Amino acid sequence: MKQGPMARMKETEKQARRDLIVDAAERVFSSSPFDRVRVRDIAREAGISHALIYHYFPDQQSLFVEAFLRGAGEIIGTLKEHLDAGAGIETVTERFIEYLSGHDQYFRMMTHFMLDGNLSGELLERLNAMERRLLDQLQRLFGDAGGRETARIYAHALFASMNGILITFRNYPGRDREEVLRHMKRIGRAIAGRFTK
Amino acid sequence: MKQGPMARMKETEKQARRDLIVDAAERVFSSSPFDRVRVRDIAREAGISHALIYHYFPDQQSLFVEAFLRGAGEIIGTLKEHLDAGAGIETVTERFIEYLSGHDQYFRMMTHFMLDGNLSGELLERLNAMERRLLDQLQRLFGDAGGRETARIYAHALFASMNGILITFRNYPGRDREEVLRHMKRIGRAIAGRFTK
Amino acid sequence: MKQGPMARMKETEKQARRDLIVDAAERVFSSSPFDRVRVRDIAREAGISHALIYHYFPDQQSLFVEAFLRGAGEIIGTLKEHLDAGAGIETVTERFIEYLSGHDQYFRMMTHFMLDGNLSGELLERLNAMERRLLDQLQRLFGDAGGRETARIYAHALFASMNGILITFRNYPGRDREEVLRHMKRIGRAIAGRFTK
Amino acid sequence: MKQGPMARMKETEKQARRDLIVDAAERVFSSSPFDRVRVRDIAREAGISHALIYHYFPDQQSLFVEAFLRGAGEIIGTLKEHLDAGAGIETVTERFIEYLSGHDQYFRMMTHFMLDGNLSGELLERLNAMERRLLDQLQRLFGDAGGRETARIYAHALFASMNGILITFRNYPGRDREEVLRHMKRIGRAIAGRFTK
DNA sequence: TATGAATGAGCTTTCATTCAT
DNA sequence: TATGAATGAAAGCTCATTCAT
Repeated sequence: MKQGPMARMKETEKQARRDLIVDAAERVFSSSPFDRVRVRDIAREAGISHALIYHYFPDQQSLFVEAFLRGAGEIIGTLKEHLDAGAGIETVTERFIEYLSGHDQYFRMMTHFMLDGNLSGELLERLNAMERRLLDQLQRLFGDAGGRETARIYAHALFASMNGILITFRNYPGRDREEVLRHMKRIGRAIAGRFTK
Repeated sequence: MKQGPMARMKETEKQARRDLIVDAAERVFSSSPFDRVRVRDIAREAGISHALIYHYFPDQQSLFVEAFLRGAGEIIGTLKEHLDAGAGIETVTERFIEYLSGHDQYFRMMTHFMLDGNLSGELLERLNAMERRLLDQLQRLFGDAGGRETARIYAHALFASMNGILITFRNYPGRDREEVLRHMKRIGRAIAGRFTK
Repeated sequence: MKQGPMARMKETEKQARRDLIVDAAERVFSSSPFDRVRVRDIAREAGISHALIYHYFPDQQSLFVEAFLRGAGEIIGTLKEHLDAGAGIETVTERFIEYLSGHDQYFRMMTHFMLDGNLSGELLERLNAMERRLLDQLQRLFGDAGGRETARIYAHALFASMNGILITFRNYPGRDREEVLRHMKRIGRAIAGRFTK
Repeated sequence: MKQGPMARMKETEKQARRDLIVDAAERVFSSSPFDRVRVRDIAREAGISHALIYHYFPDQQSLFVEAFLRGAGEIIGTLKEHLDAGAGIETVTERFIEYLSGHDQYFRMMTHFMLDGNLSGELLERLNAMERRLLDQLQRLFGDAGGRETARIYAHALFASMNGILITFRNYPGRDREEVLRHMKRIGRAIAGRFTK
């Protein structure tokens, strides 16, 4: 479906608008708990009418997924930087935990989507593509020593463990954020340590 | 507060009624996503008026927590049996994953409570007590070799990892339940293997 | 319908029970706002099951009316004492306002019944009988100077005025109970003064 | 905040819609007891969805207060006309009683708000402002003869008395509206007469 | 007489989404 | 493109009253 330059420009503009809305969404998500965010909040933050959201996104969920993917992209970027700089398993684990602990909204979104069985095929596919990209990065930690297959398994294991740490301890009772983070990193190191042996 | 046999019988009956409601709740939870379950659904499933629920439970959340605790108790029981029978890390990991994979409703409840920051103090305490009991069991896997402290850390690490596996792969795209379970167990073994070295 | 001594005793006992319930009701009414009082609260205060209330009273409203009548009786009694002691219009007005200001629950009930158009004929009649008794007392203030008729009119006028003062100023904004009472009495005196001229 | 004509027009339209809802509310209030009026009834009467009510009013209470203020404004307007025309205490009293007797819904609302201790600060202030305006008018009846202070006291006294007459006799048993009104006016005259002496 | 169980009717408010303009 | 208006579906909790025992 080839498109003339006009159409392309329009597309570009539309994309720019979408981006602005997603920007707003990210801002809202970072200041309100995930399940309290309403379409109207995002619209207000973006300075537009809430009805207009539906010109750019088919429904609430699509916008939310988009916002999450944006955040996930950042996570992967950060991860890549660390890996490019030669970080090892332990460092990566700590940074990952630190990052998501400090950007709780992304973690909330991620678990939300992981639990939600009602995602449309297309959104699910985008989410998975993102997950694969993240696993690709993690896999670099395990070289090709035991073969691709093995490295992939370990990447999965590490990813799962880090997610597990985050979900298991994020509401650790009676501790403040600082202590919780310390504990999570300690557990993270314990696991990472096992993977380096 | 001593009570005669009559009073005790009444208490027992009342508890039996509560149990029936919790039964119904479990059934509903296993067929609907956690945040779609309404008090009325459970009442209907239990064959009673929704108002009657409030005769036995102070509010929705208490009933939900109760339903979850029931399941958690079973999990811990199963875990204990395996440990009593001398099961090792790998076996425990696989059984844990198997059990929660087959009782998805409990897992969904657990993550829900882990994510939810709005639990009342009393309910939170009951949830935490249950978590401690579970960790106590897991801790048995790590003896006292490196000291209590170390064993506790490993128990935390294993628990977190297993939770992570479940949340990360339970919606693995394009695979059926059987395949997903196989994959989760494989990852589980990979982690367990690391802990036994 | 003549009744044997047994039946009479039963009747007496029943009446005693009713009284206990009404006692409880009065206590509850004096500590909770009228429209927050529930049948269960009264039952709990009386130490009985809420269902039992319905053995002694046909419905909530009847019990409420009964409780009010009890209070109204006290008001009339107090009024009578003052009048017997030779109190004048001004004194009576002040005492009336003081009393109902300090027993807000009765005033709330009274206005409630005055506004409620759905009272059953019987209850309405009992309420009215009580009102007539109260007016009889007030009427004593106006002697027979201008004739019975005139005295009755003045009694009505004074009663209405006092009620009006209470309802109009009881929530006077930004004043505490003490100040409000002072203001009400001041207005009361202004009116009473007019009636003595 | 200057606004163009378009914005002003929109505002006007919105106000018009609000007015239609308040109209409906008044109609409903005049046929149902105050505490039986539900948002849905008003919506149905206005021919709109009940959710739309919340587009125009923040909550039920605000709408109710608005409806009352409308009526109170009319009362004050009527009062002012009479006073401008030179009416004396007696006439004013009779007209006031007549008006509120014929617009019972306003009287019920007024007493409701006078009894209700749970009004939000802002609404309370609007109510009080209205009451002050009404008292300002009544005060004109008493000139400055005895000083401002004294005139205010008498205004309060008259207002309270009229309110008291309405609440005390509106449900006078066994009389029809016509007779009741006649009685209320008679009592009103008795009081007014006292104030003119 | 006395109780706990049980019910049904009730009611406000929220919000994603759609529509007319 | 952009908006405000409009809607419907939802959902938890309360409480007087009745009923079975």
